[in-house]
Amino acid sequence: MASKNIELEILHVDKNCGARYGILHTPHGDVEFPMFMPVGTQATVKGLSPEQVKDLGAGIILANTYHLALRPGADIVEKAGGVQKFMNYKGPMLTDSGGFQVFSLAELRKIKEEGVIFKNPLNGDKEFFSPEIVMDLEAKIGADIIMAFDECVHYPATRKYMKDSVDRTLRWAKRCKDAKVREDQALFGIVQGGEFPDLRKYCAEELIKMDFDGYAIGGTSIGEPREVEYKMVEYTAKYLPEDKPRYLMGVGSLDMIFDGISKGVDMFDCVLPTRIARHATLMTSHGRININNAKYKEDFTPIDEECDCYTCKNYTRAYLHHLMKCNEQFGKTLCSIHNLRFLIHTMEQAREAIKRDEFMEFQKEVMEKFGSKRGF
RNA sequence: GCUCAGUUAGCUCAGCGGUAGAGCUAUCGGCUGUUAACCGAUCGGUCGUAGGUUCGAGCCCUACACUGAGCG
Repeated sequence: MASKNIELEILHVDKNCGARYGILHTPHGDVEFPMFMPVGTQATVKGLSPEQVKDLGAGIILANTYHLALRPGADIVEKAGGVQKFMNYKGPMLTDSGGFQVFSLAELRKIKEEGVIFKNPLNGDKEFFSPEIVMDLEAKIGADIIMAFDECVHYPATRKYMKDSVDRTLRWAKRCKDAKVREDQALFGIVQGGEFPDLRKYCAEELIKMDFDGYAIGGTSIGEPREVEYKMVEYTAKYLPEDKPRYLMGVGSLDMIFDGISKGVDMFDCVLPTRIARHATLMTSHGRININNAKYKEDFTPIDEECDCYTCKNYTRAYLHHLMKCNEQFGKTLCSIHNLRFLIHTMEQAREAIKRDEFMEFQKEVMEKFGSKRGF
């Protein structure tokens, strides 16, 4: 069943690369792309109120089907009126299907043709996730965009394993498509295939035949070398239809986001900014810093002079150093606010650059200032 | 004053015959569709002092000094 309530409106494509700017219309509001989507796995972006997340300029945020199904249960979220109402987020949401947990909880699951049996890490119970079950769960949770149930494959994988997995993911994708019930939700298919160009192409083409509402690039940022990661995106992005949203899953490092944008990717999500923030690493326009380092003890300047976030406008590095050293929750909150705003603000600037056909110059400028050693 | 117990890394403590360990702290690093307020590395001690027994002593003995508890 195709979605009637999501629409991709492309307003401009950069003349010098594949970067595109536009508006994605969803049942819970319009959002501009390219966009970065903060992750709130358990129906909360850790440490932040929904209002704080909104104030950062966030559009779509994520929640996770697997984790919400285990606790509190999809029925509870449904009774609450859907995840947006449940967590009081006044904006569009997207749920990941649990496909990433097939990867991250590898030691607690068994993959079968029918679906995946997980051992519940909370109580040891066996939990079965099939495409049909996941579609039911995602319908109950009620996000605007729902992801197909896939297998995020470990890197490195043999060609044979990857081919078999891609075929299974494709069969699961078809089953998801057939089992989808709500018209007001958009269903995205996920391209797998690892580092194998022909498998990426094959997976993309087969998914496109099924006609999804959007397409995601999966299986990246799971420990592979950077060069491999760039290639995975390259091998996939070029086959995705221009009139549908393109989503690079799990990517939050600046260099990878920029690379994705230049290849026409519209959406990115990642736990990185919030996770490293809780662990004291901050993104700045001049590279990453660890606010726990002793050198910040008496540094009474903001994290980043160029940042317009609440944290930078009101607090010093010395204060954040103190809070993080004391393991105070407020420190984690302030650091999370900064990192998320850093990425979201960068995306705002990227959109402006695309409109001017200057995305490539913008990317070069930001990365040079950031430092060549890494993009997080 | 007497009787016990104790004195080992900055802190809290293991180790009770074969030349020292942990956790925390400190100093750093890593986290990418969140099992992550997590994980890892490094720094750090002539084991209260002085003698003695022993091939060999944080570990046993003696004295002293501190600390704590109890009794006078």
